[in-house]
Amino acid sequence: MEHAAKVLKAIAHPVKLEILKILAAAEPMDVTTLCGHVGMDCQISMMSHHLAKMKDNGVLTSQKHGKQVFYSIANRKLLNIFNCIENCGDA
Amino acid sequence: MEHAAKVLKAIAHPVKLEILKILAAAEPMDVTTLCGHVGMDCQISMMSHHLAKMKDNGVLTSQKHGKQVFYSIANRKLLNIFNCIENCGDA
DNA sequence: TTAATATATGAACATTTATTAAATTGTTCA
DNA sequence: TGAACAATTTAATAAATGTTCATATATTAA
Repeated sequence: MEHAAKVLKAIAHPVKLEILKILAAAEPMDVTTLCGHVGMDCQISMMSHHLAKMKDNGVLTSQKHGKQVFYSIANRKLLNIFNCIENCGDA
Repeated sequence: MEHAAKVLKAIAHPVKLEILKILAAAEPMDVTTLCGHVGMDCQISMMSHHLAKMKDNGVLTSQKHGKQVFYSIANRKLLNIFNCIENCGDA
């Protein structure tokens, strides 16, 4: 239960969910490209922090190629979370 | 995406997930009984805060009967979240 | 009406999280 | 080598969360 809470905390944030959606459609992807997809006000440093946390919690994996680091989704099963939430919990 | 993040934040906590699991097995349930199931160091006030937040975010519903308030899961589809997380994201 | 029970609320505090800026590491290429 | 680029790290600060305690509200029973 502790572990589940950690994973959920690692993705319970609009930008982090956005990252997951983007990667779901086109992984792996490097940080700069990912940042471009997130929006105009995206800062690399912020991306890096979010990505690091998600990686720490085993949500993402990364692979370095030259100067770039490409991120992927560790287990695409997690993506079903989007189905669980849609139409759920409308406040 | 904002909404999804809110729902996830509303449950991304060990006690809150525990509450969901308990209700999943036996809903509706009143606060005191729920607190008893959570563990020895459970305090009603803490429960009340957690339950209120989950209710605010549409995860739970409540119904009052006499002095007691019975909580239920608003949409059991959300419970699939547990399947999404098991075996996922092992750090 | 008073007492007892069930739950909620508000304040206070510690802890965690998010954001930004600045400095740092590592890689490639001229 | 050193300039340019990609990403991470660190530090500072703001904001949100979690917990506990004290108090308040509501319901029922005596």
